[in-house]
Amino acid sequence: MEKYKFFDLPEFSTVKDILENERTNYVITLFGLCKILYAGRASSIATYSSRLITFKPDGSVLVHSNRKLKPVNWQPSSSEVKVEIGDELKIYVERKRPKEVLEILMPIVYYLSLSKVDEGEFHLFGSESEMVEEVVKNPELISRDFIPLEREYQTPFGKIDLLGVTSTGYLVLEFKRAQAGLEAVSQLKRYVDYLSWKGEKVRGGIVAPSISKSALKLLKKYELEYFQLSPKLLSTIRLK
Amino acid sequence: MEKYKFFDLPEFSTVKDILENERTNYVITLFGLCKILYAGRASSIATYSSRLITFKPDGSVLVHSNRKLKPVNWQPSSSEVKVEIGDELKIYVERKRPKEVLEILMPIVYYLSLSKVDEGEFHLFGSESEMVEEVVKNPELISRDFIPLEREYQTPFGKIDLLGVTSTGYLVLEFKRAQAGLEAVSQLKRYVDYLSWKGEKVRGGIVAPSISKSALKLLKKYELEYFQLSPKLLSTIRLK
DNA sequence: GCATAGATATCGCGA
DNA sequence: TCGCGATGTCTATGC
Repeated sequence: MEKYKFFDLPEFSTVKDILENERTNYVITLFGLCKILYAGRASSIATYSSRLITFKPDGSVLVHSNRKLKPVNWQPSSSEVKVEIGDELKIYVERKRPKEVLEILMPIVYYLSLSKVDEGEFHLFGSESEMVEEVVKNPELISRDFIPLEREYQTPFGKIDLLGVTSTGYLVLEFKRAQAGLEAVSQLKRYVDYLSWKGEKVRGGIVAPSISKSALKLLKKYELEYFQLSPKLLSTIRLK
Repeated sequence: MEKYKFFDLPEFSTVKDILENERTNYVITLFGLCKILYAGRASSIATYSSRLITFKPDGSVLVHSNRKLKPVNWQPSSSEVKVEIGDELKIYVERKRPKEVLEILMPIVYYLSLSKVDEGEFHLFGSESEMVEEVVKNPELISRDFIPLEREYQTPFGKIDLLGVTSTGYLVLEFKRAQAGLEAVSQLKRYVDYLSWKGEKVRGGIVAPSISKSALKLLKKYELEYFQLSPKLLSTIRLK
C-alpha cells in the first residue's frame, strides 16, 4: 500500500469512491469550498468557505478553518460516512449515540490526499495522578502525621483523589495539576460534606501548585486547607 | 495567489523556506515521519511515527495521528515557528505565555501542501445562553411568581447565570444545556451559600434537560431544586 | 493579564 | 452504557 496518494481537482465520483473504499485505510484530507450543517446535541450552519476536511480511519471527522486549534465542525470517532453526488458533492457523517449528523456540501474539491498515518507511542508526564503517587510515596509532603488510606475513594457524590487520616481524623485531598480555582474548592467541599453527613470527623485540603485568590477565600470560608505542590515534569525534556 | 500548492517529497530547505515565508498566508500541511517532544505545562514524548502536521496562519499547530479528534500534540495560536536543518528537519514551535515548546523532528517529509483556507461565517444554536434568554422572556417556565433580575450576576465566588426573585425571596438559577451532573449542583450550592452568608433568603435551582440520579440526590440533600428545560435547536436543521 | 465558566467539549476509567 | 472527573483542555468574556 502506498504511503500516500494525491488527487488534483478530483471528480465527485473519485471522491465518493475513495471515501467509501479507502476511509478505513488512510487519513483522507479534502480541501475545497464547503457549506456545513450540523444537527445533534446542538445545531449549526457554516456558510460556503474554503476549508480543510479530515476523515480518520476510526470515523472521526474534522473541519478546519484558517485559525484556532478547534475545528469549526467535527464528528467524533465511530461515525459513518455516506456520499451522494448531485449538483454538489454531499457528504453525510452520522453518529448513532448520541444521534448526530454532519452534512458537508461541496460545489468543488480542489484536492484530495490519502495519507498512511500511524498511531505511534505517546507518553505524558506531569499529570494529576503522578502528583497523587508522589504524595502516597511521601505522605510527609502533606504533614508529619498524614497516612494515605485509599486513592480514588468512591462516594455517592464522586471520587476522592486521596483519602487518608491524621491524628485529628480523616483528611480528604483534592489534587489539581494547575492552579486551583473555585471549582476545585466546591468539588472538595462536596466530598467533605458527604463524610460529615456520615458522622465522620473530617478535614479537607486542596493540593495544587497555586490557588486563585477567590478560591483561597472560599476555601477559608469552608474551613478547608491548601497544600502547595507542583507536578513533576520529565527532567530530560527542558525548555531552552 | 494560488488556491493551493503541493510538493512531493520536498527538500528540507523547501520546507524551511515555506514554513518561514508562507506560514501566515496558507494553512500548511506536512505528512511525514516525526518524533515530537513537548515541554511546558506538562511534558511529553511521541516516538517516531507517520503523522499529519498542520500549521495555521495564526500560529496554531496540530499534530494528528490516525485516530480520535484530539491532536497528539499541539500548540495554540500566537505561537512562533522556527526551522533548523541537520540530519533531520527540526521544527520548533514556541509559545510565550505560558512558556511552552514543541519540538518536531522529521527524518523525512513525504509531502507538503499549502491551502488557501478561509474563515467563513458560523452560527450555532442551542447554547446555554439561549436557554437563559428563553427563561428571561418567559419566566413562567420556572414558576408563576418568578421575576428575573440579572443575568451573569457577579459574586466574589463566580457568576450566577440568572438571579431572580419569587414570593419567597431570591432564586438563583444555574443552567446546563446537557444533563446536569454533580458539578452543576456544587456550582449552584456555591452561589446559594454566598447569598446565604450575606443574610439573604435564597433558593437555588438547576435548569437543564435532565439531571443524573446522584446529582438529584445531592440537590435534595442541599435543599435545592430542579427545573426541566431543553435548549431549542434550529428548526430548519433536522435529523433525518 | 487574570479569572471564571461554557463546550456539539473529548477522553478514559470504573461500576 | 452511564456517570464522573481530568485535560498541556480551548475559547470567549468581563474585570
